[in-house]
Amino acid sequence: MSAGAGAGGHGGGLYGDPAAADHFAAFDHDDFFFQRSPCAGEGGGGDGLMTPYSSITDYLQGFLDPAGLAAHLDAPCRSGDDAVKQGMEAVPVRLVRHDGQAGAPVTPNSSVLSSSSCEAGGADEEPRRRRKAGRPEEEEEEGEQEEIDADEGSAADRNCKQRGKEKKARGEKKPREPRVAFMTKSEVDQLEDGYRWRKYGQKAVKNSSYPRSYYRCTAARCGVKKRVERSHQDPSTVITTYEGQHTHPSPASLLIRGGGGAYAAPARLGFRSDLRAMIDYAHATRVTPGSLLLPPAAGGMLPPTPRLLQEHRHSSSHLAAYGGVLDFIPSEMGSEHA
DNA sequence: CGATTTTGACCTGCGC
DNA sequence: GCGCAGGTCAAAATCG
Repeated sequence: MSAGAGAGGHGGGLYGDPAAADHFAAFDHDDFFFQRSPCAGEGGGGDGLMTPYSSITDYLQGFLDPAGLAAHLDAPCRSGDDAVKQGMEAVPVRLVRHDGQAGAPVTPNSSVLSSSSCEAGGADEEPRRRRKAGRPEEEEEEGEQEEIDADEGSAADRNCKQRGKEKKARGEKKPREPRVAFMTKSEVDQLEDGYRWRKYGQKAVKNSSYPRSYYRCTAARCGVKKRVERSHQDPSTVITTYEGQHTHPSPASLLIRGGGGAYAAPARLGFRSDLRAMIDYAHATRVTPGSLLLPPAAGGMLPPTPRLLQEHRHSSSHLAAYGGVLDFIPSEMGSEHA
């Protein structure tokens, strides 16, 4: 395996972040979660549901509607609120907004993917500048390694590195891959989501007795990562955070939906494929709104209802852009459905 | 024997 | 500048 990149730590992790943790704790109440749904499948009515959607998939699908999404994202994403700001910093704004400021369109195979192939995939293949002792041959050449790499690498590789250098020279931060996070009640850490993952790290998390595990999609050229950790607030809850976009379909999703239906829809839409991770997850794990927990702004997300968006569209303290999707304060959801 | 996991070291960004 | 914490690497160990 080639060495990875310097995706390097970007620090300020979502859940480890003190501000985020505070935000998290603030909504760690029972009414924070959806009520349990008696419905078993996607088509189930769900008497106990707090949403007008029959399933989480429908919920997500509704959010994927281009017109609806555009309307949703028309809501101002002010970053004045500190708590909101913390969350927003996890994702490049250009992925969130559809008001033109984003620049390039967000499609699975265009700007986002091509850039991510450098940042999440391609860059991942870039050798680290310095490794442990015991690899003296690299140590010796290290001084010139960067230039050598640039000379020997592919044109794309070179472009990536060049851009990286230029950005660094300009003091630009490397844009972060869009993230989506789920909180799920589960006794097992590794939830089956239809993809194959390889664990590449585990770290103890500050203020938590549970470690955080890092996984990478095993598919070739797929730079998607995910982090899995247990909530220290509620150990029965597993927080799974996906980062990046799969460059291949989820076998499980294709099996479940026969390659069509709700799964294929977002692919056809050709944008916001970060949400596909949610769709994949929802399908692969057959989650329903009853089993998918509504996470806080600091860590997770769930698409808001149009009504909520309408009500809170001017309140950045209630809406936060995160992972390319809007999320909102759980208590608001509770009152919405009370 | 290849794939995956474990684990300590290392890198990087950020706050003080 | 320094220390901390998050994120990643990669050798070694383990698994199937």
